[in-house]
Amino acid sequence: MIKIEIDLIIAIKEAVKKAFSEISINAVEDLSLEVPKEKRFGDFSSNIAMRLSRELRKAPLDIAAGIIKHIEKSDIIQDVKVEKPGFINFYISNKAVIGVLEDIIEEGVEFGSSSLGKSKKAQIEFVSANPTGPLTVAHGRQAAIGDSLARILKFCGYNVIKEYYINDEGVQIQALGKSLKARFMEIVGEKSEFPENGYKGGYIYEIAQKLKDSGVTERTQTSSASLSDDFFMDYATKEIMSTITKDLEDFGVHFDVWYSQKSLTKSGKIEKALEILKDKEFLYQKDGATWFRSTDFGDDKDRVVIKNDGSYTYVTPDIAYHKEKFEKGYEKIINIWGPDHHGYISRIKAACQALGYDKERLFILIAQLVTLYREGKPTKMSTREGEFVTLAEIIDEVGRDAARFFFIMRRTESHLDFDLALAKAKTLDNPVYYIQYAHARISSIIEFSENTKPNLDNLALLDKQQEVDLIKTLVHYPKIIEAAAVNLEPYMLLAYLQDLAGFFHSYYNAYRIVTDDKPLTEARIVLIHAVKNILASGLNLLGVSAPEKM
RNA sequence: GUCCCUGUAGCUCAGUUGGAUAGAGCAUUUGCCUUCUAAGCAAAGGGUCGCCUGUUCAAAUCAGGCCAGGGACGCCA
Repeated sequence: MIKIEIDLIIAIKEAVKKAFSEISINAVEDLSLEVPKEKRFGDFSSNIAMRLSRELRKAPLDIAAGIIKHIEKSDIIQDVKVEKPGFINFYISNKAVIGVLEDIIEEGVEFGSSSLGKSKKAQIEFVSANPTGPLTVAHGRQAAIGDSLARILKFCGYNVIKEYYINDEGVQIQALGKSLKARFMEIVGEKSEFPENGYKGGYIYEIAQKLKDSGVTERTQTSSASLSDDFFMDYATKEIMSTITKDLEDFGVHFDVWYSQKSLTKSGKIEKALEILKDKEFLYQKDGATWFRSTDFGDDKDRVVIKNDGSYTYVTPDIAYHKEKFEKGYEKIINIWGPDHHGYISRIKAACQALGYDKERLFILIAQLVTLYREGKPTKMSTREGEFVTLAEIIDEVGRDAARFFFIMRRTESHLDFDLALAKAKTLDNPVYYIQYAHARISSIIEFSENTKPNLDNLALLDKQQEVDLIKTLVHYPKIIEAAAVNLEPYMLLAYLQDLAGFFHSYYNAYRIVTDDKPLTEARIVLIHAVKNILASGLNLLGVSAPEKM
């Protein structure tokens, strides 16, 4: 929140106290302002009069009138008015607005950052794709959203850890190992049978070929058939993880922690977690299996944690994993999952509650499906048969910037239509180019005007309507960042940047920045510097580059 | 069958703890380059916010019930 807004809230609170001393403090405690959609309703608006209407048993308009009697015009407040149902609308002075412009220049790319998170620890776990194949488009979306969210939270003062959970054991990994073995035998010309639940993707052949080229059989002087299943499993996992890591690097996504499920199993933490559940009597035996009483916490049915063959189900290690997350003291524990894990949310939340943790600290975001459109037609995808579009292919085809931008473009829980042709287009239709172009255009003007230095003394000259509008848009940047952080929705920032770029392009067409009028030029250069700062700052938070030239 | 998500302009989507005459981009139509990047700008048309009932000063937003689309419902992961 910027200083102007804080000042206004204080002014309102005091005015309310003076006007209606009888009301409870709570009624005005969590007061916040909104930005009216329409300019004529001012720059900030409060609905406090309507909200107090019931308690005071008075008409909102009368309450509003009573409040504004105690709000004085100042350097900041140019005007304050009461509107129809009972809104109190504030009109900010140009002087105050220009003050923010000075802040933006002074703070540079730090403008908009805050201490909202109070240096508390936040963990965000995302992608966490099983190492059984390359990253797909769906993972790409999770990667883009997760990484951007991490950047935004960090900008808001959180101490953020990005984590990738590697599912490196279990039935799927065994199937992977067997698939590789079969392909390897095939290549070296020995008899083999492809497993029923195997991975048919062509990438298995590539790994098999690589294994053959490494001369493994010659080196160890063993026959192919004597190589163990575990050997193939480890080799395949390692190879695929290195591909995944590389794809993520190419996408500009770095993880702080790679957490291996195998290590979790070895640590004994799973047994520990089960023991606690058992002690709290949330476990019971039925049909030779051990069940977790998740229905006690709102789940549809109880869940098996130990199968009758003694092995764990998928959820069991995950319970221990989440227990550890809570133990590490994260203020926010954020998971980004695919839609196939939807039914899984209540299960894991139940487990966290059963262990005695506050489920409000656990945020599970479901990144909805991505449908790729090529030439206006959706592309078919089937992971099972190895027919899918990989993240690497998307990056290759449309570039990192466009890919990241498009993945973030919609609300996380909305289905996303990804139009490949549009993302690739270097035209006005493409929103990522639209924003980057504004940045490049400003850079170009600044270069053109290199003789003119920005000068903060003449900012009062920025009195054209479009200039004031543009600055006011800049003023709201910190509020947008905060909203994106609180709602865990990076797309909110993206939408703002589109607006800002639009205001700039419009301004650019209406007025010349560089003219013979030196003081005016100096002031306008300051303005475009500020716009450039925020475009660069916002794009960076999305993980998209802000080019100087296009 | 149970649960979850979605339903807003021709298309893709916004709509901030409920707020003022429901917005943007694309598409369509019409204008703007001797001047800082036309990869741009200006203007116009386009709506039963899926349907019904309720809650209140106020409902696209909240509650309940329908309708339609998608997804999840394993001792798989």
